[in-house]
Amino acid sequence: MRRSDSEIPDIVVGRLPIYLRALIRLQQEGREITSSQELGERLGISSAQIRKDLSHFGEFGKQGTGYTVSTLIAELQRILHVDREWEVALVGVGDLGRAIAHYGGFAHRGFCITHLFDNDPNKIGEKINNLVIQPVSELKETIKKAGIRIAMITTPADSAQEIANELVEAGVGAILSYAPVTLSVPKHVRVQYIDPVLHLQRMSYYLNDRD
Amino acid sequence: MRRSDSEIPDIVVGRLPIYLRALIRLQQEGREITSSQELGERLGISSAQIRKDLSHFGEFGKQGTGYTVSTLIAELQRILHVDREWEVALVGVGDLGRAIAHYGGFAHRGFCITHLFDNDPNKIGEKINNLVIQPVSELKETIKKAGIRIAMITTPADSAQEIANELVEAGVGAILSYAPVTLSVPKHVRVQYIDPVLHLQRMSYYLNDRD
DNA sequence: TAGATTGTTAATCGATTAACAATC
DNA sequence: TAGATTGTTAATCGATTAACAATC
Repeated sequence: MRRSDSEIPDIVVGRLPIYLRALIRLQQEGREITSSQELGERLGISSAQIRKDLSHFGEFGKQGTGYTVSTLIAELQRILHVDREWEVALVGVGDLGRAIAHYGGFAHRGFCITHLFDNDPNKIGEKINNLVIQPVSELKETIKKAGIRIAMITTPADSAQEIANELVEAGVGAILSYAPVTLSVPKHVRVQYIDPVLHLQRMSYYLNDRD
Repeated sequence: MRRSDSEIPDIVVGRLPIYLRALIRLQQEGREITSSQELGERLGISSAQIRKDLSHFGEFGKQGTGYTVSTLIAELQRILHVDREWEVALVGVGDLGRAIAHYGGFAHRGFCITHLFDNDPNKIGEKINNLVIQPVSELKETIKKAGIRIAMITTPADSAQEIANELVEAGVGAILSYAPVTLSVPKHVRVQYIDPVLHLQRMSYYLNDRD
């Protein structure tokens, strides 16, 4: 198959991080070789799908053997652009924002929160993990200057669109929003959402009443 | 169309909460009537898809007019089983678990965190939002007795599978996991995952290097 | 060599969309 | 009535899977 000739389905891209996560886990367990079948069993995905997905980007395996774990990890990191560390801005330092700022699991997976913003005067200047909370009024200028491309929104729903606008103007190209509203952004900007209630509601559909 | 004759595609079920969220927002804006077209524009989904999705469950609209917002909200809440309040157990009271326990946005959307578990002796007995943190050793018994069906896992990756096993034995049928590992559970149990890094990696794929 | 597993093709399956009769 | 929008069918589109030649 041809190297990433533009049209990789987004649904395929969305599975690569899952493969990467599983491979890193395999590596931690000391495994050096794996196969599409093993990976598939762990993830509940067919081996054919894994091979097909990977084939969009190149040939990474060896017939009769499988994949070298470390090689495939490196390839996926390169493809996903996480063979480097991205600086991430976080906007909205409430309970959730604070928890995320404290969370240590981002750095070794390609992302590092380097800037915090909020518009509560009581929070401005406060330090979390060595980062000073800046006022939202400084957001655009700061992000532009620092060349930041990725941001997380952890503000209440009402301010989310407004913040998104600022971020886009500042040159951000990827937004991860925890605010429970669909954001409207230019099509060159990627947005992903996290709303735990959506997941809960999707599951409660399958729970029949009992009590 | 026939009433929920068992085989509704899960991908359709997954969109209903998104519709519900948008409708509630419309209602807050004072709107009483809407159409599949308007809803679709707000969500970036085709109007045909919205009508098709809804048609799996019944006929809720009126030709020439559209949908009564309050009616459609009530119907979706009924379909998703969030026309009631589910008790939810939260396991793992670290930074993230704490933030979630404090978060007030669950209750009015059908879910209420009523139990907290952790196995750090220093945390046992501590109170968050009037809830006492219980030891994991009491988990199975407590959840069984309370008849709890939904749980959230906010433990580190290493303990997640173990906790999931306990939850399943206790009768839980829906698990929302923040731990970055694929859990293995019996097929009658639903699992949903939240791993922000997966979303970030999926987006960084589309960011070309610049600096 | 015999056994295993890849990468890829073609077939299948399922989901989305376009179009329109029905009707408010 | 004229205009609008539903619910549904059939057509299109895209994603998944089965199967296998290639080959390690």
